[in-house]
Amino acid sequence: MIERTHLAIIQQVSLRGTLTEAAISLHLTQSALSHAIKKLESQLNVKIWSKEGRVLRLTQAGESMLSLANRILPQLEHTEVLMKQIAAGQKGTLRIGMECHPCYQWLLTVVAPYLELWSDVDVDVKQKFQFGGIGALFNHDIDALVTPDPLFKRGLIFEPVFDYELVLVVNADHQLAQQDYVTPEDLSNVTLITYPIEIERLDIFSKFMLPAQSSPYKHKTIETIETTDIMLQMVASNRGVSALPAWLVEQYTNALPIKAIRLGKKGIHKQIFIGLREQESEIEYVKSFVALAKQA
Amino acid sequence: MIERTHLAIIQQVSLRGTLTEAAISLHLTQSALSHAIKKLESQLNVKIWSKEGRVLRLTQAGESMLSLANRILPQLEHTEVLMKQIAAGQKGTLRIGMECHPCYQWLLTVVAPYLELWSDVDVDVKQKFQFGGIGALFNHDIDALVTPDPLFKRGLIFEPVFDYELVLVVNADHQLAQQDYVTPEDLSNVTLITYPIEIERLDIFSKFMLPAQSSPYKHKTIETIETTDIMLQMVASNRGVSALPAWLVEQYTNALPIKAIRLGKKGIHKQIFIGLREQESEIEYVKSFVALAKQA
DNA sequence: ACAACCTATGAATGTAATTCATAAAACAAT
DNA sequence: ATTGTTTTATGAATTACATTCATAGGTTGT
Repeated sequence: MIERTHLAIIQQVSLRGTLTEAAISLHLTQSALSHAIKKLESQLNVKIWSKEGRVLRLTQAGESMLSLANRILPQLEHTEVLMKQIAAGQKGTLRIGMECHPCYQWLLTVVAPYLELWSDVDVDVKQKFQFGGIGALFNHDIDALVTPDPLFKRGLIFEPVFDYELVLVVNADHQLAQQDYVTPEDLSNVTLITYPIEIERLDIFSKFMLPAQSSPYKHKTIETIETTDIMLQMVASNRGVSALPAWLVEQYTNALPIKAIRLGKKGIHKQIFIGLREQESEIEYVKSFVALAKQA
Repeated sequence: MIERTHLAIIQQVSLRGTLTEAAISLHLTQSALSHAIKKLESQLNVKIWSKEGRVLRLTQAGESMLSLANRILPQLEHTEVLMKQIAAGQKGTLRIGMECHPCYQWLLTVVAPYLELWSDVDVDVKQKFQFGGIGALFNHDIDALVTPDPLFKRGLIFEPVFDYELVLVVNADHQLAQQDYVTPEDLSNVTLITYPIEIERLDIFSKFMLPAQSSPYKHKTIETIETTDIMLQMVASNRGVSALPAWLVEQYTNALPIKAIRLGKKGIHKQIFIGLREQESEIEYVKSFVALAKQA
């Protein structure tokens, strides 16, 4: 029988490297872990790791168990947190996943009133997912996903929450600043500043440059995630141009010497969705979040 | 600490209704379960169920734990099976999910040589998924998904394995049998026989009738899943018409008085994909399955 | 009211996890 | 090579915990 402790041991050993350290982090003795694993091995009749010198290398079987541990343990831990919250009279935690960088600013405007309204609900925002936002939703790593790419599949529900236009931000004195709109070719001799994510997920590339087989003179990424401000500062000081939601740029046009220009004749129009697990979509404090998001 | 036994108890109780029956199925006494749950409740400081008369009704907290149990226990059980297989010198099990009914016949032609080639790999085919095929793949309920709807997301890989044309099957003496192709309107006075799945997932509706805002005179579904034969028998005896892959119909045109007709001038062309988890896509016996599928 | 079900619970029991105290092996430095 | 340090492995003792037993206390239906 694979028990929770076995998985915890395997996880900690692969994390810390040695049985001894794993034992410390689990508040047990090295001997306990050694015995526990030995027993499991003889029950299942497989070796979990082999000793190469003094390092423990996971076997095929061990890898399977580690993968199981990484999938299961977070869920157990989260349920325990949930129980604590229920015990404390709270509703629970709404874990929001973000797959849309500029949305961060927008999300803040939704979360603030939400926290007011639901004082007994915690909010937790996550931005990194091993298997993408959809995977995180299926795995119960998050409860709601803010994304521009909905996925209408059984078990999941996606609701559109807001529309915006993606625009090019340039310095007010930039050569392009006078134009009504820019073409993909216009960008071939500028430095483009973006969030540090894959090119396929950057709309300015996937929906504008790539279809026209154009590419910018130079591509710079900003390392930190929350700092849309920094990107705009860079644009303001003429280090390059960037692509951001129109509503976001508007907030800065008074403070900084920047200008928003339409991308292409018709502009690039985007929609943001919130994805939920169908089961949970009727829970009051979940529904309320989506409702607030639609208003914002 | 939520342990595996706790989850097993909660699952069995919600399945069988009473503690006593759950105890029997777990080879324990009723007393053991009562004590175990009592302890958990006092540790977490939440009630798991409340007694309404003699039935146990899960509380909010209990529901969370049940959901956790249903997600986690199958994964533990599967890993144990895997361990047994590894212990026995086997490679493991390839659990194939199917989201494409007519593909069943085709899959058989792939599985047969695969079993020959990989005598130390078991194959398991599943067709029902609580959260859809994609969900099953993310949840590790299956290892490969046969589907017409690929989903290019991080963590998953989809490979096209074969193309086919969807055709209308009619009785050889049917009024439509003489036509080179049929229009959506042609179908408005026939009985259409399909697999028992949602209309949105039936291509004959979603790609042919619905865009033309047409609908059949009558819509009949066949209850059992594997029986494409039955559907063709129905067509052969003039009880209605159906939509199936061309290659499948061809196999029966000699034996039965049926005829395949193109749907629309250009026909409906479909592609079938196999989806895998990225992590596992490099495992030899998994790769080999996709390779064989491409050949078939 | 009684039989036939349930669940709850305290005390006794038995089992299994954990520690303790070493041994044995691997590595680094002298 | 030798020594000191750091690791895992293991048998025996100990402790903690799960489980059972025996029984009381509910609920339901006849």
